[in-house]
Amino acid sequence: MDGEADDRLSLDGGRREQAKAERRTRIVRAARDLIRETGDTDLSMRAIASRAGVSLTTPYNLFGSKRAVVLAVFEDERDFVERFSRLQAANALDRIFAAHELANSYFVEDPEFYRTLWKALLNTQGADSTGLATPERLEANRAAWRILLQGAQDEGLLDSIVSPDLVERTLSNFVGGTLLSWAMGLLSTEVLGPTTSLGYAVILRGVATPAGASILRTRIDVCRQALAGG
Amino acid sequence: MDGEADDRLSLDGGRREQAKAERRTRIVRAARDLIRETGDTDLSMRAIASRAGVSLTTPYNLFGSKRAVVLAVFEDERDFVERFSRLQAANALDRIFAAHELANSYFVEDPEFYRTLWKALLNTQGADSTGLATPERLEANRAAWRILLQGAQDEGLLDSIVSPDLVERTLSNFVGGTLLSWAMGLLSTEVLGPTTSLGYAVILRGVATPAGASILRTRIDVCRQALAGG
DNA sequence: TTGAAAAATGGAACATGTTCCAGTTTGGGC
DNA sequence: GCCCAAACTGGAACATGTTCCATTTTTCAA
Repeated sequence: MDGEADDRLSLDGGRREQAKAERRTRIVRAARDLIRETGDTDLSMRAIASRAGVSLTTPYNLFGSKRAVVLAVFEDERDFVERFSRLQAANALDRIFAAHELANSYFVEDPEFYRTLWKALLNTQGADSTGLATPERLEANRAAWRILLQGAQDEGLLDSIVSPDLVERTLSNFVGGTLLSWAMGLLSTEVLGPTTSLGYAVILRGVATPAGASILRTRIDVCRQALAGG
Repeated sequence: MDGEADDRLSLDGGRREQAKAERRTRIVRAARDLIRETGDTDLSMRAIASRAGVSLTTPYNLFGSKRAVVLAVFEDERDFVERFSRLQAANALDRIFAAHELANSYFVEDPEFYRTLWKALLNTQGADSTGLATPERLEANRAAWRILLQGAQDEGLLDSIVSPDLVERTLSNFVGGTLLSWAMGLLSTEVLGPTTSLGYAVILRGVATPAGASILRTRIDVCRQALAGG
């Protein structure tokens, strides 16, 4: 409008793209705020669009479906990979559990928010196959886990016969199922952490060397007692 | 009407209840047939009701929600618990895997059907908390698994420190997550069996005695190779 | 046999995800 | 400075899960 000196638009490809990006941001923020404020209720596309100050059709142009919008909220919320790399621990197994606790903290600190998010992601109505996966982000996440697992193998705590890839898949399916139970309300937020942790320990112990197995045995006992006490 | 000699209605509580039960059956059958014939498309309540020859509101009176109807289809389809008890195997661990293969066979033999069923069950729209659980059936299933696990502990193949209940929960969450991946299309039907089987073996090995661990090690190798070959 | 209670019916209605369309705005190249 | 294509807008429309309503059917009891 009033000609500011130099707006650095040329950097990321033109005003048009920038306007699109801004709309995208507004939509994602609107969705996030709505979930934070009203939880499950009133997370309609009409509400999101109205709140973002765009027309109802715009989110469909920019994202394709409600699921995609929610997925964008999910990814926007998690600066996971960055924090992931900064984890320090005595051994590779402890690092894995530190990673799990980091992941878990998101859910425990804001259960309503993530429960809503998960439930919205599960709805598959609408022929759209916008996949559960936004390849880049999800793949980066998986790769990070594989590196952790590889580290545990290198330190002689996990047996090398089963590839980090397969172990990661097993862990990932387990976590997915646990979060599904949690989102459905079959699992309380208090036991989510210990339940997941126990599962991790058991799965890892299933592919551990004797040295790793004894470390994991201790961890299993801790989780077991935590679950018995609750 | 024309006074038939003796219709044995008094047995199960009056004509009214019987008529209700018959409508229920018709609705469940209609839903099942629709899924079988058209798969994902056209599994609307209006279609189900019309096919069952009842009004749109009747399924809501009798079941409460679409999810509940689909859940009823799911349960109706599986004479699982009966077959479950008839399983025979050399040791308790083999029996567990026989049970898993039995469960898996349902999905592999009719993937379209069960994928649709699962997707319909996941949709949580509508405030209704008809739960994922129909307590009786689901609880019976879990109990059966606990008995199998207890048997493995009694045979000295699984360590007794972790209760069958916790192991069952871990297995159940893992299976849930795997089926979720499968329903979402991230996992092909061909690898569903080996993936689940591997997960079972790894989890069980995590709580196994040395004797059990060596049996499970073999099984892990088999699954690993199956997955590598695919 | 008759009357009251329980249930199903047909139909409308509402909220929602999603799509379609015609008209308008807007940024970018000439 | 001007034109075009891309994008957004407003609004209608459709299918669907779900609920509400007044009306009719059906069962059970007196």
